Amino acid sequence: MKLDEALRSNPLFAELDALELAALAQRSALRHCEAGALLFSEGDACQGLFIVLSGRVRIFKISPGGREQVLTVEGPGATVAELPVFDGGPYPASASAVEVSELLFLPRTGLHAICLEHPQVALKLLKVVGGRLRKLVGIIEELSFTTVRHRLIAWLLREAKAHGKNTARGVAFSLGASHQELAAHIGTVRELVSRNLARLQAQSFIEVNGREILITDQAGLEADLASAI
Amino acid sequence: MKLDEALRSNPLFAELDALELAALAQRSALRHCEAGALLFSEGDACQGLFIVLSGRVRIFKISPGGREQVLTVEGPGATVAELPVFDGGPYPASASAVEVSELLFLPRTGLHAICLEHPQVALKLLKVVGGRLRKLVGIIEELSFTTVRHRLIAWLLREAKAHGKNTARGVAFSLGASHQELAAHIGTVRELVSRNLARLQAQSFIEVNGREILITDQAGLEADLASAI
DNA sequence: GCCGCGCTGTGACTGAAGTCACTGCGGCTC
DNA sequence: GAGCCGCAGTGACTTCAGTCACAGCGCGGC
Repeated sequence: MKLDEALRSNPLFAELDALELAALAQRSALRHCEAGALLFSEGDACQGLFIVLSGRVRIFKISPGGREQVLTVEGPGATVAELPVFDGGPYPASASAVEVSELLFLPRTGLHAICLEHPQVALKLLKVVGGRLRKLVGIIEELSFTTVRHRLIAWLLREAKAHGKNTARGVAFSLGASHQELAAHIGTVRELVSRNLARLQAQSFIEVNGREILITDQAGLEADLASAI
Repeated sequence: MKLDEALRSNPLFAELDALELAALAQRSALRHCEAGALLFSEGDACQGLFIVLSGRVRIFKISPGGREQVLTVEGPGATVAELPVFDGGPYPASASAVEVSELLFLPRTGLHAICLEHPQVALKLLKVVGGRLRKLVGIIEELSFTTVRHRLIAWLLREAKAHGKNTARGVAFSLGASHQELAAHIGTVRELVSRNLARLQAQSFIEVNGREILITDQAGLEADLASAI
């Protein structure tokens, strides 16, 4: 059975034996999502957690005015919405698929039992949740202390590190998203992304060609980050 | 032994028997903090978690420029720094005592073992950490989508709900802190707190008398919050 | 009492952030 | 090819946030 495999390959459930995996698999459900599809909305009662099998899922808050703030994007192997499973509350944010995605849904009943029988699972979940906390604290730090320019630079540098390719003239990569989406990641609006990119190009830190970015002066960008008190 | 009692009374360890409690107590240490004392700094290696016995502890980030952003304030019975215990990383934020406080320090060695033997403890920790996540998401939402005025109003209403006393003319309470400290809670600077309080008073929503606040038009404040798209 | 210190209130200013409106480009459909 | 639509770029403008400087107040210490 396909679900079985997917569960086994997830490090979270490494401890479970075949029987337990089968029992879990039987209760879980495969869910297919089109790009942009909404998985759940902030405030919905939380029924269980999701495991991303393929594709990517973004977790975000949305303001009454329609602005979005992305909290995280999770890819294959990651879990989504671990926390409310254990405190019974509603989802604190919404989730949607970035691209066509396949998810495994595990109902909260059963997860509890597994954690009690296999404390290692609970510890691993704690680790995952701990990582989320760090990420959120980082977002708060950026929002509270820095400017849009600063956040954009930080984002470019992170992206370059993660997906960039070294070329003769610098590190190149593609914004994998529209300015609108990028703005949602760094907590601002489309126009400011556009303007700030233009300004960074004017200052010869980067070259922009459509959605392709070439960082020509990485040290300069890093210095700019550091200088901003 | 005093530590024993303190541990037993904490819901986290309700499952442990006397022997286990004693073993844990033996390894833990009491720590006394003056008001304002620093417990640990962001980036320090995490050695264990703290349980607040008395007083209050604030967790905060500090910017290179010296501005602070408070993430949470924890009182008696609460734990502080649960997460890094399980992912081994450094503290993501700093902590200091708001007032004279007594804390119990539990080294991470031993906590792991307890979680493995008593999975209930791990589940309770997950619940606590889940609550923290919610709180952080709330802070991000406020920082990303709202203005200082908005955050101040929200803070006043929360405070009124938590500590306010109904009077003939409205709900009264005391800012338990300086404008500086309040600013750190809502992510801004002293001057803006001062100005916005003055403006709310001028608009007859509140009356300010030193650190005493009287909310004379709670409905008005709530409407103001809701109207801000 | 007097001094010093921390907290508060304010005015003036700068710069950042966000909004609105419009243009233009490319791709897609029919 | 005409028209539509989503995305990107930009100018003009408004509002908000943050900084600096300074004055006044209240309180505790000496």
